[in-house]
Amino acid sequence: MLEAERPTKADATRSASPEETRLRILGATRELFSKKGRRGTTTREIAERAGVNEATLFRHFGNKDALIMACTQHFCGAVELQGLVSDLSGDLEEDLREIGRALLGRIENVRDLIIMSLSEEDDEFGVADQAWRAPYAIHQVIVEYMARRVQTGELRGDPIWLARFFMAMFFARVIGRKKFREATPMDPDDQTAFQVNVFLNGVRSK
Amino acid sequence: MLEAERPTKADATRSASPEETRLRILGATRELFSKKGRRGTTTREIAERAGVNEATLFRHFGNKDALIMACTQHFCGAVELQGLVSDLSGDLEEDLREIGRALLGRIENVRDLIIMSLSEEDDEFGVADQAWRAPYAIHQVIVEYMARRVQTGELRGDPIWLARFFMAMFFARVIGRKKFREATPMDPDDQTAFQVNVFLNGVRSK
DNA sequence: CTCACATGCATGTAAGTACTTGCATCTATC
DNA sequence: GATAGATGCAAGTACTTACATGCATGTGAG
Repeated sequence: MLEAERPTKADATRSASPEETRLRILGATRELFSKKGRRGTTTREIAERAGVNEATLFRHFGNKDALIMACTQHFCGAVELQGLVSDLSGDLEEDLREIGRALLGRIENVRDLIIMSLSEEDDEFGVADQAWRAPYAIHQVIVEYMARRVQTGELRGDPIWLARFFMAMFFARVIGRKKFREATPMDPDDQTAFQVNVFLNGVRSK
Repeated sequence: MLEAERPTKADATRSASPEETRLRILGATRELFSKKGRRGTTTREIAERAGVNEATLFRHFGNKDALIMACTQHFCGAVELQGLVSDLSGDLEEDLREIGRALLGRIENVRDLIIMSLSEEDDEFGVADQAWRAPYAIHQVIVEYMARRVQTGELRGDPIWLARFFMAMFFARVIGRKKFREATPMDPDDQTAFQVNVFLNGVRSK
């Protein structure tokens, strides 16, 4: 009898470090949680998807609420923006494309959590705060960028509203993607360029 | 003993017609359902909020799933657009503002259901289909409008993408409202005008 | 080798939840 | 005034779910 043929029992015990187990649980939690909501997700399902025993889940996190909090905190950990600002070229259109791409990526990373934060009203776990951290941080960057360009006279309008408008374009794109993908799929970069183009033509001075 | 002092028991039995009861249940269902999700909402809660007995709820709708389906169908009933198209003035900017206002209204009417349809993936009840009926219908109108204006040379670009961009502005505004209302609230009509303005400057020919 | 430790496994518990049922009561209608 | 229909009320059933617990086993560090 080959040992390799029955990895069932030994598997979880052997191969995974506690940390690895923890990560598998967190991943499974996020998947299910974002698809079925907090109450729609059962601890048994999470354990199954993670390939661990349900008891293990509780030994790691204590209870379901703590697990959820650990999950959102884990996946919304660090927001690094220093690279973003310093990498800008100075050319308005190019900069906005770069910012747009960065924004798009951050929103996509937490798309599921953002949607969750929209729908669950009793958010005792601060899912919303966590999920919106990165978008908010970029919002600040954008406001400042817009303000500078308004001061130089390149753009017109209230920087806050310019920023909001700019973000809304990308926000809608990520959130509404699945509902609007019908015909004519467009290359993401082309789409970004299109959005920036329209935006710029719309708000550029003269 | 005054009869008026104990309306408790008689109340529901007396005052409400079966139809009225049905409507109260549907309303309560929508409120709770959109706040806590399908699984987060209990039939007991719905009954309480509606001010009826839980048994009554089942006598009306049979089971929870049927209730949910009846609820979304009831609130997404008719989509009337004939007025919209015929009321347009012919002036591009004015028309777009009018369309924008209409769009905004329809999205707001089903905001909660749209958010639900984003977050619940196993949507056996067609909540998504129902919730998106009105926005989709308007989408069609907008595409056709854009196409006409592209043909006359007033606008440039792919009508489908123009329409999508246009809708995305209002979509983001409704969906993301609660997360972005921080400072500087803006008058809704001003905001619509601003959006249409930017959009038009961005996509108008020359 | 051994011993702490992480895990699997089986079983259990207490609470909640969808849904049912039988009966009493009110109301409108004939 | 009798009768049918809508509802309230109370109790109950079958199932799920979060969470606990005791025991066996494999693994890695000393």
